Amino acid sequence: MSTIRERNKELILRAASEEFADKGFAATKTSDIAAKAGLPKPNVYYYFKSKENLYREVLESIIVPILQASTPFNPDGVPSEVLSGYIRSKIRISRDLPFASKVFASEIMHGAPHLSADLVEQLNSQAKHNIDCIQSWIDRGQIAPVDPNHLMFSIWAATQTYADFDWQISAITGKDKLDEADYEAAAQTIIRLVLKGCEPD
Amino acid sequence: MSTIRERNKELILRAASEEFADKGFAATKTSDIAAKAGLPKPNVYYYFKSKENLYREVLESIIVPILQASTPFNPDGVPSEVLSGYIRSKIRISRDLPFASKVFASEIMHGAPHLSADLVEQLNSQAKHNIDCIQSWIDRGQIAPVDPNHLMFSIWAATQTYADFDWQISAITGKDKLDEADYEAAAQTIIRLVLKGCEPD
DNA sequence: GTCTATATCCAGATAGAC
DNA sequence: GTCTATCTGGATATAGAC
Repeated sequence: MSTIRERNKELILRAASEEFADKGFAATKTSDIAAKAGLPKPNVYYYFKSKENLYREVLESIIVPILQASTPFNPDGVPSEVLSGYIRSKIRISRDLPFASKVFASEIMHGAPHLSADLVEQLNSQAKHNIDCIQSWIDRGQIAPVDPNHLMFSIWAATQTYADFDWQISAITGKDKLDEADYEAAAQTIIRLVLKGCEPD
Repeated sequence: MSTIRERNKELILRAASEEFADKGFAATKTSDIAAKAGLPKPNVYYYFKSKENLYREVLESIIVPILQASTPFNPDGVPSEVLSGYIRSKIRISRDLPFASKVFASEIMHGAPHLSADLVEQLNSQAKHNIDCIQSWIDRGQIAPVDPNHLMFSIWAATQTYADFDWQISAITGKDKLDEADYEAAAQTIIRLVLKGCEPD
């Protein structure tokens, strides 16, 4: 079990996520990935066979965290706790895995051309499950009758944006990089919007 | 004033926005744009000089609508009216100009490599202006002390998502295409979240 | 103004020496 | 396992006939 192998694969994966996040699949050059990893280009092919394969590894690395973030959703959970937990998880993903997160968003935006139909199906059914859960809270009068689909889309978009538009957000807030307190403030703001929006009139 | 020229440019621009929105700049082939426009490829170069030029025309076509959507922001305006107006304008842009809107989001996401520094500056200062406006409402006690930056990002993300993730939203809601009523429901849901979130506790 | 045929370039991928 | 040198395909862009 060569430790060099693991180390190099890791170097390449890290460099690849940054490059793919920055430029997108088509505009990324494997030579740039190799350069950023500090390795010659053929090594990239030696370890990952093709650019496409490498991209898929980056892309799929984010799926498990994304699916796990939805685990709190459960009709018998307390709505305010489930929703805040979900928002915090999604913000944490944007903060801790910004590159893969961005690659994921870009992939979905362009019709998921590199994602297996199976994974797309899992993501969609997870989303539907969450929406059904919100609907059941509405049916039982636990939250106001907001549109559960649009509520879910807003939460998804608001949390995802901290990965996708990070440099833009930094430019507007005048910070070089968002720090812990910024992510906390973001989470609190989104939680406030969602929870107050779900309160009865 | 050849009317053929105008017609062909229009055909190419329309085809280009769809292709660029669908695949992104790098992955789009000018031959596909030409095919979709029903014209031979050299015509694309004849009218637009380069793929990059054509892309910039599509991209810049969305800037004016985006900037205009912010015009209601004004410290002396009524917060609830300004915010709802802005949300409705942004949703309308996502609905009426879905392709250019998506091209714009993808461009910003990847660091605006094709957008002039001047336009980037205009967009940023517009955003800062909006945020300052929200802050002045807070200072005067007209709305609750939410974080104006994060409020603005949430609104931007939630409205933009209807252009960026349209097919995904359709897949989850089970509709082939979002109709007028869906956009109206989206606007109302986002307006509810924002206005209730801005109410004092 | 239009379009066929072609030049040019560049990035993905690999052969083969070490 | 590693990397230099090279092949090859395909996409942008254009020359030049009509």
